[in-house]
Amino acid sequence: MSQSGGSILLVEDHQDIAEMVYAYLERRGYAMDYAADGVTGLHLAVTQDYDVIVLDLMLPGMDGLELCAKLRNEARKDTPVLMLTARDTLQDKVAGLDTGADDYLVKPFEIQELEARVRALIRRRQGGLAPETLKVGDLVLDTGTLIARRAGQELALTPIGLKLLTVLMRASPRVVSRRDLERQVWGEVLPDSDTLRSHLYNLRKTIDRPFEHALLHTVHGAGYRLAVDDG
Amino acid sequence: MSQSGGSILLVEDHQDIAEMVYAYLERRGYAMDYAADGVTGLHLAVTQDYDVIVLDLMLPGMDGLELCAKLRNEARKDTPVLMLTARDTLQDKVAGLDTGADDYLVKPFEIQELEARVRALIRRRQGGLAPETLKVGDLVLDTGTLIARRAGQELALTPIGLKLLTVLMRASPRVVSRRDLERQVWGEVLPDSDTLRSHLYNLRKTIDRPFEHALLHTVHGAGYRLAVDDG
DNA sequence: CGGCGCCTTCACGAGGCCGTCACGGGCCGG
DNA sequence: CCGGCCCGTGACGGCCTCGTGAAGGCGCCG
Repeated sequence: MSQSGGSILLVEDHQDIAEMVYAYLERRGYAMDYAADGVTGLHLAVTQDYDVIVLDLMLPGMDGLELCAKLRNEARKDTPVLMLTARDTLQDKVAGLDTGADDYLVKPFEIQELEARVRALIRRRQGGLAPETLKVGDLVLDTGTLIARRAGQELALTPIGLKLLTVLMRASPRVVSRRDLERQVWGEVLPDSDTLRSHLYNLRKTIDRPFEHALLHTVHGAGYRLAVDDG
Repeated sequence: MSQSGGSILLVEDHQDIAEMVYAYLERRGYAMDYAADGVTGLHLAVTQDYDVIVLDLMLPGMDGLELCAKLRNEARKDTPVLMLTARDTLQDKVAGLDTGADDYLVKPFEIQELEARVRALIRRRQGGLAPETLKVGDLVLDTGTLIARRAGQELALTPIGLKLLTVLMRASPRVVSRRDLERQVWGEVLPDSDTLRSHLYNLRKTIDRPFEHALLHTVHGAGYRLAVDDG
C-alpha cells in the first residue's frame, strides 16, 4: 500500500473510535494526523494543509460546529470536512452541513463507508476530471481549450466540425455511423437535408488536405472512421 | 425566497417521490428539471449544465450507476451527483460513491436533509473562499484585495468585469461558455438582453487594448478563453 | 458492362454570432 | 442637489457559419 491516498486530519475524543479509524485509514495508505480536542484540532487544521478533515461533533474545549465555523469564517480555509457524530436528528445534520461541512456521517458507521466518502471528497478536490487530450496519430485535440493541432500546427475548426472531430476521435479507430454522428451534433431533431456531407467535406479540408496522409476515411455504406492507416 | 438557489436535475421513476422532491425544491427556489428514466436523464445531464444531479439508482432503461459512469467517463462532465436510493447495503454505498457520485442518501430520507446536502454540494462547487493570486501571462489578480495588474500597471475594473475576469482566470486556459459566464455573474435570472457582449467588450478595452498582445480570445459558437497564445 | 446508389466537391444566400458604440436610468458620494 | 460611475438595452454592421442544392465520380451489383 503506497502512501499516496492523501492526508487526513482526524479530530475525535473517543479513544476507541479514534484508534480504529486512525489505524484503518493509515493501513489504507493515507497520511494521518490526529487531535483529541477541539483547540489542537483547529490549530492543526489551520496550520497544515489536509486533503480532508474527519471531525467529531462532541469535543472537549470546542465542539465540532464551532471548529468548522472558525475554520471557514476566520481562517478562511476550505478544506473538505466530514462530520462524524452520534447525533442523528434532522436539526443536527442540517446544522452541520450548513456550518460548512461537506458530508455528515452518523455513528455507528461502517469504516468502509467512511473511507468511500473520504475518497469522494478527495477525488472532487483533486480537480474532478482531468482536462482531456485526445490523440490520433499526429492529430491532437484538447477538449478544455478546444484547440486542435496536427503536426504542431493549429487547425481552424468550425463549431460543428469540432463536434464531429471530438466524436470521431473518441471512437477512433472504430467506425461511426452517419446516424450517430448526426445524433451527436444535432440531437434528436436533425436538419431536412443531408448536411453532414458538407461538414465532413469541410472537416477533411481542414484536417487532411494540408497534410500528406489522410486520417478521415469513408467506410462505404457504414459510416466514417478516424485512424492512421498503416500501409 | 430567492430564485437563485441553483439548477437541479432530478432523475427518479417513482411518481410520488419525484413529485414530492420536485415540488419542495422548486418552492425553495431551485430551478428544477426532471427525467423519469435513465436515457432521458443522461441526455439532459449531458446537454444541460446543472449545479447538482439528484439521481435514483433503480431506473427503467439504464440504472443510476451506469448513468453516472457514462456521465463521468464518456461525456466527461463533473456535475456533482447525489445518489438517492433504497439500497442501503455497504457494497451499494461504496459502489455508488466510487462510480463518481459525491453523496449517497438512503430512502426513506427527510427532505430537509436532502436539501442541506444539495446546498453543501452547490456551496463547494461555487468554490473558493481562500484568497489567492491568479496569474495568466503578465496579468495578475489578487482575489483578496481585488486588485488586478497587467505588466505591473493597475487596471480599473468594474465589479462585473472583475467577476468575469475571475471566472476566466480560474478556468484559464480552458474555454468558458457564455452560459457559464452569465450564470457566474447573474445567477439563475439573467437580464433580458445580451449584456454579456457589452461587458466583455469593456473588459477587453481595459485588459487588452492598452497592451500589445491580447489575452481574451473569442471561440466562435463556444465561448471565451483567457490565455497567452504562443506564436 | 451499364445503371444506380452512395459519396465528394463546391458555390451561394440567409441567418446567427459577434464587436462596437451611444444613450438613459439608477445608485452613490460629494 | 448635483455629478460621476456603472449597468442594461438597443441598433448597426461585418464576419462567419450553416443548410441547401446541383453537378460529377466511384464502386457495387445485377
